[in-house]
Amino acid sequence: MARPRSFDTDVAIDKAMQVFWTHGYEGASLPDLLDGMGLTRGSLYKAFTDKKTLFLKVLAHYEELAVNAGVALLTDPAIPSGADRILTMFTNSYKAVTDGDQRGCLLCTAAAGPSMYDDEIAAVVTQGLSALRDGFSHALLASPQHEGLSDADRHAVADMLLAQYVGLRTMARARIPDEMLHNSVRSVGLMLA
Amino acid sequence: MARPRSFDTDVAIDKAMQVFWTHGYEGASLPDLLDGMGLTRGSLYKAFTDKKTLFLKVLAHYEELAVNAGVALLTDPAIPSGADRILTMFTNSYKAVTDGDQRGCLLCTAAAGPSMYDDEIAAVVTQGLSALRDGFSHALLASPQHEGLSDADRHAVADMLLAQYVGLRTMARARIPDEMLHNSVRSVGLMLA
DNA sequence: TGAGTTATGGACTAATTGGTTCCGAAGCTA
DNA sequence: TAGCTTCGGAACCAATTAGTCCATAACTCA
Repeated sequence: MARPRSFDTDVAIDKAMQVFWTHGYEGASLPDLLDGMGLTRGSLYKAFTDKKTLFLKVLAHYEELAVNAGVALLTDPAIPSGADRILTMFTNSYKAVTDGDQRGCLLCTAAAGPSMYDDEIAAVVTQGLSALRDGFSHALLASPQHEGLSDADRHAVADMLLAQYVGLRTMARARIPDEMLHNSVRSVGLMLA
Repeated sequence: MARPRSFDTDVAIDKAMQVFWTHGYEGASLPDLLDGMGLTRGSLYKAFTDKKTLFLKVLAHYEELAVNAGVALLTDPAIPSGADRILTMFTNSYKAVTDGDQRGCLLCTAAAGPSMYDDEIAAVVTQGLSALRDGFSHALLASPQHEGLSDADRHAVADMLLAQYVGLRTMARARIPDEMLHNSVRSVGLMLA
């Protein structure tokens, strides 16, 4: 028995994610967010408390969307070879760049920025990265070339792949020549083969 | 025939580098810089024009210092195996973290941040990263395991190593568990062997 | 048709941002 | 000593920052 919200919070969070994805946490100003989300200050603060709380919601949304999609790919039984899954993941990241998406990975950008000085944000970011790492590790289980690896070694390789992924997506933001990104991906393929 | 500068600009730039290294370009405020450099607004603007110009000087200084040190290591004939040089480079990055230096790499942080929207900054950053890439490539020339590689393939592996490096140093900033960083480095060693 | 409740939009605030412009004093050279 | 420049420091500036407040609009339920 009150005035209903005139917007869908989930849609608003998704729009906010686009803004943060492009500009990063500190690079996204309130006007940027208001503009991208199509609402006014009053509504935003009523619905999302403050910028940081909104960002935490956005991070959760990003994990549901992008991170889970990555993990789904890495654990997709429809692609029998784990190495192929991993390579597809990297290839997709490269394709995003050539398709004009230079935003990289929201998590990776956050990891590099000052927002990591915030404990709550840091916790969510590291959790997301860990999920990816576990995805890589899971994929390696389905890779004949890595069957002999001990659990510890397999996790270690997964950690390396995560660093590779963070590096690739960070460089994607950095207007690095496409060729270098392509080479990275190609070499990952060679390494896994 | 005028009053000489009471501070050494090179020292001031080095101090500014520490501030930018810790906080990043946009994270470093004027008061932060003034404080870290031990000068007042008037002196800073007289000597360095503005924040961005100072940052460009700092980037150049960082390249002379950190990037050149890395390239020197990667091309050090005293370490006969190129793979060893590369692994030492990664090990050093890991050691920095366990020694309490969580600042990562100034270049990598800049690459992830909004300062990359500035053309001049972007140019210097990509140039620095390219120098590292060339260093990796040079080291691979001295690696028996990579002797059979064509020039193109060797460059591709170097690009992968650069992405690995950027990822590692980005994650170093991100309070990722030390073990994951250590695993990454260990796996790089296994991959190169 | 009210009463109650919540959302909206925009004005407003306080702090901070990078940057400028004074100043008198100090330090150098010719 | 005259002329020049830099010094420290504060005052100042316009723009931008995140965040608050409140009158009003819009809804539900009795």
